[in-house]
Amino acid sequence: MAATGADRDWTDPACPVARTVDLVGDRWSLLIVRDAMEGPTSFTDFRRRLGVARNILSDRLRRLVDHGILRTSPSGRRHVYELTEAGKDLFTAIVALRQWGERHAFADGEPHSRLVDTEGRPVAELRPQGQGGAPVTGETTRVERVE
Amino acid sequence: MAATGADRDWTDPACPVARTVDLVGDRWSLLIVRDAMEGPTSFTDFRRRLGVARNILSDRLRRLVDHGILRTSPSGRRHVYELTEAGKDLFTAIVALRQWGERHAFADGEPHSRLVDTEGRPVAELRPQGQGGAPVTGETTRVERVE
DNA sequence: CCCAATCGGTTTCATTTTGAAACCCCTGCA
DNA sequence: TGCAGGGGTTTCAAAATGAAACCGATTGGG
Repeated sequence: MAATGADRDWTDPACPVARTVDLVGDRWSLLIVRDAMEGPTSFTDFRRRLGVARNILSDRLRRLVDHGILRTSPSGRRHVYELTEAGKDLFTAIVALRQWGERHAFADGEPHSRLVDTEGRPVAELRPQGQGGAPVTGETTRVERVE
Repeated sequence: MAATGADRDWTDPACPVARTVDLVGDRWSLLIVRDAMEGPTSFTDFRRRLGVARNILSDRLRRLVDHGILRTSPSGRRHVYELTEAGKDLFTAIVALRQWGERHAFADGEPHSRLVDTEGRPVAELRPQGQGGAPVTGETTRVERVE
């Protein structure tokens, strides 16, 4: 479910990139979602993995729940956060950020974690394509602005 | 060229997602890169399109240049910023964020800008795949941590 | 049953970041 | 020569962040 904009003040209301950045483009939200990809996660698990301050984590979890990206599991006494469908759908964006980081944010030979499938093989590199299947880049595309 | 880490204090040094977020995961950097995708852009063009404060824009442009994502064009009196290869390579990540926004950050029927190829056809949806070509999701992948 | 530990926070307060506005220098040009 | 941009920096107030203390509800052990 999308926020309607009545309660928000978007940086650039017509741009999907800007809206996404408004929703998850801070220091912690995407890392919270990244960790939640591994399964239901408790408050203290997030704390331990991320080292984020309690009040900030509390606030981010609340925001992510409000935006329909996380939900808190009703079952279980030690209640946990898990991704909604919208949250799981951030997988592609996180993979894209991961792949860029692998290519450009590490020195040659510097080790880093990898994303692999159930057989342990690395995930293929994402490649934007046109409807016909031909690769596209920033140079061969344009943003059609809406009036 | 990648930052080596000597001058930085990464949130999660081994995670490419976290490093990418450290580099461009603030309120403005990705939007600056998004705009730069359309071609060389001047300081005041960024200002006009983004409405960002001068000092913040100044700081972000410097950071992006330092990180090898933008360079300032040597030619031209009215000097401009343009993407390096590493900057252009953020295209995929921006497309992924855009597509998530299109799916989840707009109410039904609410208009938004679109990314189209040179023939005006929308770009196809990104879909992570294993090496064999089979689709993968957060549930069918795992992060192989590095020791 | 009572005590202590753990979980999941909130509150408080200092530090950092952000943003608006004023100011500044340089270049082109009328 | 003067003045209108462009491309910033400086200053200062406001907002976000983070560390630490605090707190109530569970839970597990003696």
